[in-house]
Amino acid sequence: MEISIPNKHKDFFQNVYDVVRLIPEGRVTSYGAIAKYLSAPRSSRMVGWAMNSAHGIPDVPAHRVVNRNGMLTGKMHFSSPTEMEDRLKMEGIDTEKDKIVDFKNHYWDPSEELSI
DNA sequence: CCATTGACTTAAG
DNA sequence: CCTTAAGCCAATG
Repeated sequence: MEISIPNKHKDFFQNVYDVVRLIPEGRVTSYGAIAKYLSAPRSSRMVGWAMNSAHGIPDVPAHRVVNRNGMLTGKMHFSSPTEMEDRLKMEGIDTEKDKIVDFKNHYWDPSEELSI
């Protein structure tokens, strides 16, 4: 009989979700960092695509994922246009014009913190 | 199969 | 600091 072949991209998506769940409170990371941690440094867009499918996935702090510039590019995809910055504010992260203040100080790199 | 799009990134002006 | 252009990979039409 045939064995159910799991979709590769599904694993990738789950892997992204897993990494996002590991982001500590009050910390943020970038799509590229996650992609790099997944051995796909050129697939930063795929991370964003995975997050787009993350709707309905519990325990996935998507608000802690921003672009390389510390800009809240994904804020528009939240339930409310201010939900992302509001959540970050709640965790002690300030934002200025959709950009995280002192971004590098809050930056969290999975490849570094998780020791690969 | 080809064209377009996207929660990205880097480089150049 | 902001805008454009190009590169990049997968999903979608």
